Amino acid sequence: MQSDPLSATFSALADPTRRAILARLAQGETTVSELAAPFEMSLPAVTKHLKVLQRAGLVCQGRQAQWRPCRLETAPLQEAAGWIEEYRRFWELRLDRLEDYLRALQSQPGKT
Amino acid sequence: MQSDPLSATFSALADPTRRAILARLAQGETTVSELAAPFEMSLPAVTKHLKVLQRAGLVCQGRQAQWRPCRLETAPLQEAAGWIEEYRRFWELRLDRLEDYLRALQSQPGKT
DNA sequence: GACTAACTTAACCATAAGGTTAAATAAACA
DNA sequence: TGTTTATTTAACCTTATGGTTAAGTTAGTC
Repeated sequence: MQSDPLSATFSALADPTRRAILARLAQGETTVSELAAPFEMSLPAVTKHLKVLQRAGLVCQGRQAQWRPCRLETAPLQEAAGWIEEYRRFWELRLDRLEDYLRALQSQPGKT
Repeated sequence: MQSDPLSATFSALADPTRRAILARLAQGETTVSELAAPFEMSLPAVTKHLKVLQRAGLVCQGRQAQWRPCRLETAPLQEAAGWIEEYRRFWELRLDRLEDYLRALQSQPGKT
């Protein structure tokens, strides 16, 4: 805790249960119990996962009678995507080099 | 440990020291001590961070005399980017709705 | 062969993460 | 008012994380 937003986001994404919760929420708002249904863990465990997601700003929860409908918030995902995107240049560069290498191999067929 | 690759990747990215290490490696291969220099922590702490990055497949280490030159590996970043990308559709959709909403406001200027 | 440099491993510590069960809250319902 | 439904909070446990210092290891150098 008390970590920077990016760390909080990546940390929240570093758990398959939480990623599954986000995947479910991408299909639309739903309740805690419905979110919990697919998992074998207890409800309090899911509540905890939701708290992690909320602290990261990935989920926000409303209230409607005794239900706490959860909704996906994408802003932190956009920031995370932005961070990783910085490296795209890098991996595309490496792909280019691989292509150069393969081209070089083809132009010297007897070399191998 | 023994977690799935995506979790390992996000988990590795969920630490500012490790992200800084990756940023440094994006500029080119370098040694452990050089990687450690900017940080106030001990060398063993950096070694541990490097282990986390290696287990996530984000960094690989060679050997050259007593140095262990570290290199950035981008494959896990690409997978992580791919996962987040699934949600881009979702956040762009929400932006569209916002635009629609704003347009609707403009076409009914007296409504507010 | 001893010395130094560059790391890693081991042992330890404090705190955080992820789960549990049991008890508390909140809001509808009979 | 008492009960049920939905969810959270509290207390606890185990294991993981992130740091430390001290002791290896590995490979050049005097």
